[in-house]
Amino acid sequence: MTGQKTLTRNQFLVLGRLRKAQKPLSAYDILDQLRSEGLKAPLQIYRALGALTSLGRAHRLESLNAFVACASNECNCSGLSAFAICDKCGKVDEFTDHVLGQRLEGWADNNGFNASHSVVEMHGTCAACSRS
Amino acid sequence: MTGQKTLTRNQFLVLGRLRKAQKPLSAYDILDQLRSEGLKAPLQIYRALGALTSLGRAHRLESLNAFVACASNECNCSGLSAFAICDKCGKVDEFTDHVLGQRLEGWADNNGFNASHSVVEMHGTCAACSRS
DNA sequence: CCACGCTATGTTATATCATTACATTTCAAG
DNA sequence: CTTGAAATGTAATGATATAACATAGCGTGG
Repeated sequence: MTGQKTLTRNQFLVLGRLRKAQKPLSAYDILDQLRSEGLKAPLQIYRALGALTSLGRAHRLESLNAFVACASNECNCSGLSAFAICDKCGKVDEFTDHVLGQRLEGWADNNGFNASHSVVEMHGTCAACSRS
Repeated sequence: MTGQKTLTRNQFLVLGRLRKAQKPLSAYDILDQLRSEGLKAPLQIYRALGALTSLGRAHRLESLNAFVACASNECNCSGLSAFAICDKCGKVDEFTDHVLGQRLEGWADNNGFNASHSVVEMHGTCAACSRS
């Protein structure tokens, strides 16, 4: 259960920045942070992000065009990840709900749809921001 | 129950193209189709799309950066719309599942999250494409 | 060893998606 | 009328993402 694949240098740098950030980062945010490490081109970031998301170590937030580190550090996050995104402070909570996955699977089964990946992103205001 | 707000010319043209299309269209796809009607700038399309999505007459597919007409023609689609997107042929099925909405609401209630809008998009292969 | 193939990398250019800023028009309420 | 809110037009720019091609590192089997 320890299958932590070794990351390449670029993947390691990118994941490091995602972990450090308290908010989702765009590819260009990451690039700006990594110019000091010698990275120069968007594609270097996008390639690392592609690998990290394939490995389940990072997730893409489709409704933000941005990326976050997987909340479960050793994520082999099989199963569906859902996200609650605060539109005020940018905070993102990742969670899983088995029933959610079942409902999507259920629709797929009933309709002959062969699902490969799902996106579940809830927008709104987080508890802290709601209080203020 | 007939609250069909009158659309402006641009909104009418854009919605017409979305309805006619068998696939989701990007804003620029729509623009290309409407140059013959005198539309020239992306913003004209984005403004119409913004109004149509606010009215619930169209939906934005976040994972495609594209738009579809609402499946329910008189959509006041209260409640959550979910989408099954075929990555082979581009076909999109819109559906609703009350339980899906309940689960998201449930998480929000338990976590003090005040949800305003949710994105549920399933990717995969549709029944027709799976057979071939 | 070393040649081959695979993966990762680097670099430039370009494609695609979306908004800012400001001027103008439309049209219905006063 | 006229005036103010909503819609529209236009140009410029910003933000996100990929294509195409060249190079470098590395493990494996001949």
